[in-house]
Amino acid sequence: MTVTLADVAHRAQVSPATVSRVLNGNYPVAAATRERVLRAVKDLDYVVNGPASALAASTSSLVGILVNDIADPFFGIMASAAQAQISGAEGTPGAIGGEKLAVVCNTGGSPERELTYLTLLQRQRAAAVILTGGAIEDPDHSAAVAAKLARLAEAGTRIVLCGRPPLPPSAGSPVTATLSFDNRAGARRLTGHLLALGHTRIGYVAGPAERTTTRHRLEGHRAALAAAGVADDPARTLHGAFDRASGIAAATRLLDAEPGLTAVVAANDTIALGVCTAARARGLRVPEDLSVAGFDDLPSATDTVPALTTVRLPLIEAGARAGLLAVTRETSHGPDGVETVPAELVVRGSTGAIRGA
Amino acid sequence: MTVTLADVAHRAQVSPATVSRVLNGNYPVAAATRERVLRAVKDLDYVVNGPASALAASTSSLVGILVNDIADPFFGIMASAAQAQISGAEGTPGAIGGEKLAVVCNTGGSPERELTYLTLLQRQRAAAVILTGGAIEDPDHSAAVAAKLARLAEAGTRIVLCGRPPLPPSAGSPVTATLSFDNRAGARRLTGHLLALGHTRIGYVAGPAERTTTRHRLEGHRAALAAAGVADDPARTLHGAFDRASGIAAATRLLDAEPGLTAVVAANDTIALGVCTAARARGLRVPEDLSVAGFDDLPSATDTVPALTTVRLPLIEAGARAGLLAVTRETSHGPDGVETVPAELVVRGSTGAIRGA
DNA sequence: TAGCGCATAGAAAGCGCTTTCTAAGAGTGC
DNA sequence: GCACTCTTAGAAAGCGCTTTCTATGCGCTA
Repeated sequence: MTVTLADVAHRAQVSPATVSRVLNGNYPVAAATRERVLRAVKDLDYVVNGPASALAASTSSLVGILVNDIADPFFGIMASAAQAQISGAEGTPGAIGGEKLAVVCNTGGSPERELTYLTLLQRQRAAAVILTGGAIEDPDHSAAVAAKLARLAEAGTRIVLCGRPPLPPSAGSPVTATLSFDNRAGARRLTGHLLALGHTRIGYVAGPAERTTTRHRLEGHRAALAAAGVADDPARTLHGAFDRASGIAAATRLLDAEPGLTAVVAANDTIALGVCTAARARGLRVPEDLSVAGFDDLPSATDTVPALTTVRLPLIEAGARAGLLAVTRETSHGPDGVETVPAELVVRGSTGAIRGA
Repeated sequence: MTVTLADVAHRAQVSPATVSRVLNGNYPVAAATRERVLRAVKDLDYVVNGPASALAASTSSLVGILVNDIADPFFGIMASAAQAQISGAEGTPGAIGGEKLAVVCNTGGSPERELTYLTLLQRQRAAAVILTGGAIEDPDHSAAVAAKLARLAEAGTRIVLCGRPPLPPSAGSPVTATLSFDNRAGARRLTGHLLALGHTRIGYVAGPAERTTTRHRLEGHRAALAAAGVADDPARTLHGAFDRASGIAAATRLLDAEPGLTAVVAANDTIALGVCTAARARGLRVPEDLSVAGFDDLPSATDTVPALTTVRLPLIEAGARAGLLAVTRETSHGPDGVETVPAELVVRGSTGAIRGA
C-alpha cells in the first residue's frame, strides 16, 4: 500500500523516531543519519500522513484564510499575499513547525458559513486561522464568533484578524494579532480632499450596512464633513453592495435625486468604477462635471481614464504580515496585539476642483 | 482539556463505537440511542477530531480546489460555486461521508506551486481535488502532475478536472471526471460571427502561450479564419496575460502596427475590457470604428457600454457540477468520464458590421 | 418451548505518527 | 583511568478515532 514512516525507517536502518525527528527538524540528528533518512524518503517517494501526524502532535499544518468574497480582488490580493507568505515561511526564523497548507475559505459574506468554516477548521485542528475583511455587526453573531475563536485558541490555533476591527480587549483575548485598517482616517482624508477642492454637495455610496468596514468609512466621511462645517444630508448617502452594479445603481439614483451633486465618494474602488460608468452614461464628464473617489486602491483603480482618486490600503503588505503572524512565533507590535494599517490618500485624475472655484 | 468522543460516549451511556456510528450515520442505531448521543454531543459542544478520524478512516473531509489566480473572477466564480455545492452536498443522495471542508488553493499559475499543493493535499489525505482552469503545456510538468494525480487516486482521492482538457486516456486514468470547456468551438463561433459581419482584418490578443486554454481558443479563431478563406497574418496575434493591462498593451501595439484593423478578439473578457479602453484612448469608437469581442461572459462583460460580445461559459454550473462529482458517488456521463461544457456565442453591442458592409 | 435470525451495541485492535523516557557511546576533566 | 557529561538514537506509550468481530436480547417460526 502506501509508504509509511516505518518503511522509511527500515530502509534507512534507523528507528521511526529518528525519521520523525529528521522530518520535523526539532531534534539534533547526526548529519550522516539525516542524509540516510532523506535518501530513503526520496527513494520511496514518501509523503507524511498528515492526519496521523496531526493526531500525534495535536496540531495540523492547515492554515485557513477566511474571505467574504472570493471573486473580489480586495480579498484575492490579501489572500494571495498571505498564502505566498505562508508557503514560503517554512524556513523563516521563528517558524512554527514545517510546511503549511494555506487554504482559503469563502464565506460569501454569510454569517452561517463563517461559523461553519470556523468549526470545520477547529475540527481539523488548524494551526492558524486568518479572518480577513470587515466583521458583521450583529451582536449574536459576534458573540458566536468570539466563542468559536476562544475554543480555537484554546486548542492552540493562532488567530489573526486582517482588516477587521479588534475584538473587545477582554482578559485573555483569543486573538493572536489584529491588523486593523484605518478606514476612518482614510475616509476622513478623502472627503477632506474633496472639501478642499471646493465640493460641498457630495454623494456617498456606502457598502452593506451591516459591515464594520462600511460603518467606519462612512463615519470618516461624516467626520470630515462635520469638521468642515458642511451639513450632512442623509439623502446623499445610499447603501449597496461592494460591487460595480451597486455603484451604477446608487449613482444613478443619487444623481436623479440631486443633479447638483459635484462629487460622489464610493465606499470602494469597484463601486467607484460603477459610479464613473453611471456618470458617463448620463453625459457627465469625470472629473469636470463630477468628481469621483474610491477606496482601497485596487489595480483596477488605475485601469480607467482618468485614474481613480482613492485611499490606498497596503493589501499585499497586510496579507503578507497576517500570514507571517499566523505561522511564526512573531508577536504583534502595538498594544493589545493590534497593529493599525495606515490608509493613505492617493490623488489621481478622477477628482478636480469644483467649477469656478 | 478538549472533549473527546469517549466523553460523549460516557455522558450518553453508550460505547465510543456507538457514538462514532451515530455521527457517521453509516450503521443502524436505534432512534432513542441516537437521540441520547446527539444530546450529549450538543451538551458537551463536541467537535470531532478531524485528524484522528482521518487517520482511522484513512480519508479526510478536505476537498481542495486548485485555481490559477484567486483574484480572477473566472476562477472565483467556479471556486465559489464548487464550494457552495460541496458545503450543501452533505445530505445529497450518493454523498460520500459527512460534512466536507472545501478549500481553495491558489497556485498563481506556477507549476511548482501546483505540484506543492497537490503534495500537501496528498499529505492531508484529501477526499477530493478539483483542478480548475487550463493546464500548463510543459511535458515535464504534465508528467509530474499526472504522476501525482495517480498517487492521489491510489489513496482514494477523487479527482475532478474543471476547465482542463482531458488527460490522455490511459488505462486506469486517475481522473474521476473531466469537465472540458469547448474553447475551440466557442472561439470558432466568435470569430465566425465577426467574419459574418464583414470583418477580415481581425487582431487577436491571446493569453499566456503555455496554457492549453490559450492554445485552444487561438486554434478555434484560426479555424474560423481558415474556413472563411481569410489569410491569418501571424503579426495580428499577440500573447499576453489574462488581464486588463495586457489587453491595453496588446491592443495598443496591434493598432499601432496595423491601424486598419476593424476588429479585435480577446482571449477573455478582462483582456477585452482592456482592448476597449485602449481603443477609446486613441479615439476609436466601439463598435463603430472597432469591434471588440471577449470570452467567458464574466459579469464585467455587461458592465461596460456597450456590453461585450463574448462566448458564454457556464462557470457556475460547471463549478457546481465539479463540486458534485467530487463529493458524491455520481459518475460522469460521457465517454472516458469526459463531459464537454458548451461554449455559447453571446452577441452584444461591442461588435458591429464593418462600415459600408 | 426450543431454535433461529435479526437488530443493535460493545470490545478491542489498530490507523501512522510524535515524544518522553531511557540507553549507549564518545568525549572530557581530574 | 574513572566518573561524568553530552550527543545521538531506540523503545514504547499513546493521540482519538473507525471498524471488525463478537455478544446480547428480542421476535419469530416450527
